[in-house]
Amino acid sequence: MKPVTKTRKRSETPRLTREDWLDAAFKAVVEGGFDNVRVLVIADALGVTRGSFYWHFIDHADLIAALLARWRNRELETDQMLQSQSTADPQADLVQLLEAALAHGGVNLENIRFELALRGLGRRDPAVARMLVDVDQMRMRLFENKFVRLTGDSKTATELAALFYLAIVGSNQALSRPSSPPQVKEFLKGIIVNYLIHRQAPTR
Amino acid sequence: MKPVTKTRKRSETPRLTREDWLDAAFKAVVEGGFDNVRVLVIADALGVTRGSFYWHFIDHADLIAALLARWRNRELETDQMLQSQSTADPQADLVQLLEAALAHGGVNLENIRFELALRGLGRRDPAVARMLVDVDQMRMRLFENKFVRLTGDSKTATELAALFYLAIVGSNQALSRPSSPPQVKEFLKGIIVNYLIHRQAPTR
DNA sequence: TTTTTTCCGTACACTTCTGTACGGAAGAGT
DNA sequence: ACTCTTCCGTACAGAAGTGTACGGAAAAAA
Repeated sequence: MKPVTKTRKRSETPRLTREDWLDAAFKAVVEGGFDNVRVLVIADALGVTRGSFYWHFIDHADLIAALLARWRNRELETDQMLQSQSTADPQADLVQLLEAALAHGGVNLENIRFELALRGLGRRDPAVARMLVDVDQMRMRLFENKFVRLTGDSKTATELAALFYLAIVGSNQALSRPSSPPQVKEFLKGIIVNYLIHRQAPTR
Repeated sequence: MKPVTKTRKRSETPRLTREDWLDAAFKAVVEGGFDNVRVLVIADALGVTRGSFYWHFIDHADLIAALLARWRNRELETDQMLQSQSTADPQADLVQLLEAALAHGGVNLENIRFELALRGLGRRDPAVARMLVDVDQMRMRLFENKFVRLTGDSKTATELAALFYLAIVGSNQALSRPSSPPQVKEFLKGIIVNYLIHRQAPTR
């Protein structure tokens, strides 16, 4: 019961920053949703006590708000990044867009699971819901632009963009379990690419 | 501060059944997800105390399990019901299937929100995840059968069924907010129906 | 009318979470 | 070396949730 050695050298006690807490909270969301973001749990994962948390954040709501803001900013960045990557070949752009959206790497899987948890939160928080609507429209416009250049028709482009984007969202939803891995994603990608190749001009 | 009148007549105190608790728990899930199904909250909604709950259920897990079992049974029933409604016109069947899936009535909206919460639970509970995989395959086969009779090709039927079913799931996910009402559902239905009408035979 | 069963209220113990107050160690600056 | 700021540990209070024990009212059966 004595304070004991306290053998922690400085390398073992890297002072945490606000960003570290956000990263840990992100992982907590990925694993168990936003209801899994509990201060004590994250503190244990970080190897500190809750005293650290209330230094970097004023309360629990502050953590959530910061987490949402960071996600939103990153979405805006990737959107601008994807917008700037427009070449002369709209079909190649579209495939590349699909590659980015349907990539099933480790990081992407975390992002998908975070986003799903976020949509779950959006069903209880109107502000989050609005944010998600904006992001959805943002991404859909990305697809739409490619389809416009591909088909020439604005209406069909909107429809195709909606169809494929919603299918991607649905695949994230119905197939984000670690048990059913890349296969179905590749399957969906095959469908879309196949459609792009063999598609016929609309009859009107 | 006195016990007061206790004017509750018998009509005001309808003894609750296990099914009543399940209904109330269902509503709790619809509104706030499975983390919102707390005994005290539901008891308040029912106008009773937690003493009633522990009479009808052994514990909290029992309630959840019963809720999941009931949902699964209903899904099996509707699946058999939809299977039996096969006419000579596969395209009409398909449209009817879409009508049922994309209906945005009050009851259907509750079912959609419940299912979304269920998928959220499935990300933490492998048993729930397996159940959802089964239901997804079950429904997708429903679409697949129609597409087979419509296109003749098994492979394209599978692809189209997957594409459209995932789009429906995605629309439930991205558009289940009360703020963005039927419109987008009608939009998606228009896409699919339009595709069915104007579609061309695959080039291979 | 008794008696029994069904159903619910009340009270208690326990756990888990948040938030606050306060103190102290370890760097950083002087 | 001394101070100051930064960062974290500890302890306490309080809210909210679960589960158990027990008693009692009210319907149902006898």
